[in-house]
Amino acid sequence: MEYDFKSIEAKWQKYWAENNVFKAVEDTSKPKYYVLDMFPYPSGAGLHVGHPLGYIASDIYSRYKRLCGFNVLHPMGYDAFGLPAEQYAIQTGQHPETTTVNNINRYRSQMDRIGFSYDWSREIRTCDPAYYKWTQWAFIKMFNSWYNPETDKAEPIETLIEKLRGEGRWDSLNEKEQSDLLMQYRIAYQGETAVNWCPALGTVLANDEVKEGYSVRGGHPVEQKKMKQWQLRVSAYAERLLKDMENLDWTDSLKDMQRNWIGRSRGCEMVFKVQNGDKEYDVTIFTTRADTVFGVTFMVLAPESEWVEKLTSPAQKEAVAEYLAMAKKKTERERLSETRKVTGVFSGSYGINPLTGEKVPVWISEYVLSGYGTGAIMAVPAHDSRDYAFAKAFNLPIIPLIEGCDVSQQSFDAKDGVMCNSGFLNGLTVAEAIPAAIRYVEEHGLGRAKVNYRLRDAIFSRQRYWGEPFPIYYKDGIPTPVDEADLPVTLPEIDEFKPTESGEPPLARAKNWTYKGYPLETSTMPGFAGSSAYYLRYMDPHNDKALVSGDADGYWRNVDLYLGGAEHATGHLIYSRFWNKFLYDLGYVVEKEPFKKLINQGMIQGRSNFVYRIIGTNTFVSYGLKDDYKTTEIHVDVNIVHNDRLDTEAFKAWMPDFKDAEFILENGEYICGWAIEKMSKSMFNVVNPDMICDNYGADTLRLYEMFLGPLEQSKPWDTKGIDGVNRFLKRLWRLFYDHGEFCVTSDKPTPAELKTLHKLIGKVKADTEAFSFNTTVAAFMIAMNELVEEDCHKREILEPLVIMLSIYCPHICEELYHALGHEDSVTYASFPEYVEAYTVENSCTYPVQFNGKMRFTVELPKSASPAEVEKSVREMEQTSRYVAGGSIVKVIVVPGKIVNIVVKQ
RNA sequence: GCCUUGGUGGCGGAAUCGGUAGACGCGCUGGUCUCAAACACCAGUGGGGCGACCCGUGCCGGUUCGACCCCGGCCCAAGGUACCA
Repeated sequence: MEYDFKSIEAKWQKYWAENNVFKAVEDTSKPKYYVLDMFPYPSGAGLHVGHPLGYIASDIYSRYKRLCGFNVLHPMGYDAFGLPAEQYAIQTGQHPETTTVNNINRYRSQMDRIGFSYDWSREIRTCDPAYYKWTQWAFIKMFNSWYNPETDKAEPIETLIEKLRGEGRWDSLNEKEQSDLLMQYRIAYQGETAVNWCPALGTVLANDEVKEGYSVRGGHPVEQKKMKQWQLRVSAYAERLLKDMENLDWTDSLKDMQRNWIGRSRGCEMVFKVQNGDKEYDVTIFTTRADTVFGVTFMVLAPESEWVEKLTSPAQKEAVAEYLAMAKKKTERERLSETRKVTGVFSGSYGINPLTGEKVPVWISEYVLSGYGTGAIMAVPAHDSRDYAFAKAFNLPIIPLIEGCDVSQQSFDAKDGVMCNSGFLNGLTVAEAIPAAIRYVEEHGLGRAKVNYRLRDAIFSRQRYWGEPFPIYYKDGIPTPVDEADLPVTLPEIDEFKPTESGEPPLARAKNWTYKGYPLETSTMPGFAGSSAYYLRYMDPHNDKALVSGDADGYWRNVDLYLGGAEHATGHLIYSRFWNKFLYDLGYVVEKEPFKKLINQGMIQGRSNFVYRIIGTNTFVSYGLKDDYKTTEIHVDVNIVHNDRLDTEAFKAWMPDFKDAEFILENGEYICGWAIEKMSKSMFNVVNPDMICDNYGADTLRLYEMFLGPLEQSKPWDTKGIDGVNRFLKRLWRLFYDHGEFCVTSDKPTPAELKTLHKLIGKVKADTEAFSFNTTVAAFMIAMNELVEEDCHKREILEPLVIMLSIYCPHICEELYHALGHEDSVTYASFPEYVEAYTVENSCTYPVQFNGKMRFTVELPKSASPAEVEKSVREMEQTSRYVAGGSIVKVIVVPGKIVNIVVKQ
């Protein structure tokens, strides 16, 4: 038999599916392990070789855990609602469901070829009504809950009503007033805020869906707009989201990203009395630098602040109105592009510094944000660069407060030095002055210590069709949840997917979009709605009575290993944690955190190839000669380039333009240039996993993807290296089959062979557990080289080898495992045990005097005499690695130099 | 600007705790097999020198018997974030 990967892979894929080999069943006699991939959005382009990287890694780990005796849950599904399918529907009229299902089928067939060990009986799709029923259910729970600051958790809204009733703030209200009051507390609430409005997409977007003023999907400009929208009170969980991160096994960089996004800052709120004519108002500001209050020379309001109207003097009314109109017209993008241009207008009123009693002017400027803090600040130009720029632009005074600082050119923002010009704070360091100032403010009733968060509530409405409908109807204008028994509220059929002529969302086109005779909400939920709790649904995917049963949740609990891209750090991973905590508060799930360990796999970049056309001709010059001509660089399909050598005939056939192409060769070949770029169609550098499976097989693909480099690092794909791992599999095959004859023997292995095997077991175990898959593959290759060298065909060595390797290359190993006489799948084998005795010899320790002053300990075999120790040290001029007595000792002897001996306990 | 992660041969990357830098693979060179090519196999492969040797992990300095690794100061790249008071 020869190694025929095509028939072997097809055979075992069929076998696994037919025998439900990977079906996960709750089994309390075994420890559980939950391995999850971030489920994909099925795009029209299909998978390229970059996509399966994480899936292969998680599959390897799942298979490893199974061999180690764990009951592994390893499911897969599709994040199927989303903008691209809907944009496509608008352009073509094709229903988004049709394209989505087509894409899913293509994804599935591509994944099936790679031999993943998913339990497909648990597949979920977010666009399936049986699934989004539970997204809607959770929304209703959020609508019917509030965040109780006293118990520091979400509670049913009834407890709030009781509280309000006790305070006499309930019974006197009418139904509308009650609804409006509760709306200020609900976890899922409707509120008017400035939102990111994307005119091109016709919808609002969440903060994490906008980057540098453009939509992440599509790259369209985004502007600020005040709108009434559904929102989730994520900000209530800011502190818990921050605190609970400590115990998670995530990388520091990812934790930092979340920390920055949550943006906790400690400071204090201070009340400034502001006089506008004969009226006086209490304006609260937030600052982290209470110590600088003696340097306040003006105050600033955000243009959107509610104080603006009250604090504008009649004389300034016109100027302020003009400024507001100008600021409003600007899009977010324009604000960003006008690199820190200072704008502002004087309001006409004056505030009183609560500590000094000094009078300072109140200005209005867009550098102050309405959404953060109180939308009003005290400005200390000497010690804040933004205030400094503003003071310089409008000629406002600057008072330095730190001894020896020079503020003639720029502000002194650093938090160190000794205070001056600051009354009772004089002589203190900044670190001492901040708490001292806050204490003073609190004691004198001028304000209070306050912690602020950058994290905002999540905008939860989208004016789109292809998403979950809200289970909300408007009963006489009052938003009311649909009865739980009537869920799901299914997406209605409509004939066009555009917004209506009057600018309403597409759902307004639906006929009879009503419930109990009242109109239903016409917005739909955003993409992150369906992905926030999907990991829970996999635990119990067919349950129609609950999101997840107590039994299933109690067994699987949460995700032990979560794999996916780092781009979800501030979106999905925050929302999911929030959603989980909410369900935890209400007692629906048992764990506080959804994902215990998280790994971000790196991006796989493409390696593009170029040809060089001499300008004005159809002649192409080889890379090494191109500098002799004037050329343009043209991307060429990497699939017709081998080893940077262009297949010129294939090139002529590639595009009609190149049919008559002529070539200037070097050494008879056309050499292409190359570059590392993002893998994309337009650069003709996309490598399809199907092609690799056709030419080399899935086992080779899996091994090569892991061999490419560290999992978490971005790295370029270059198909030319794949022959190496393919060769490895062929050599493995030859250990079993010599010229087609099965040649495995039951001979006893030699000590050298056992050493090779056990060294490998130790390495595979340690490196796999550390997710160092590239070095594990290297270890397999080293072992293979040694076994080939020994001409080893012994069952006692090969069987454990095949079991271990099956986590990487399941198809060939399944075949070989059966060839060894096993009936069952290798999935049910046990990971071989590492026996130290094969790599470690008995030892005792001898002291060695060295250099006359330093004393080291060398560990050597017990049988060695002191004379032999001396001798072996001298002999160890070339070799240096000793493994002895469970501790590694390295002895390095460089002739004529210092000898270094390292001892490990 | 700030935060994070990186920088090692022609290329992807190894080096577990501070201990022979360059494992493993690609590519390249030479050889065997072949009419020939492909495949496969064997040998060599950081740079310099005939050689003994010398130089080498972004740059400068420090700690150490010894530094890719630790410390200080820079440079560069990738990702995140940005009027967050």
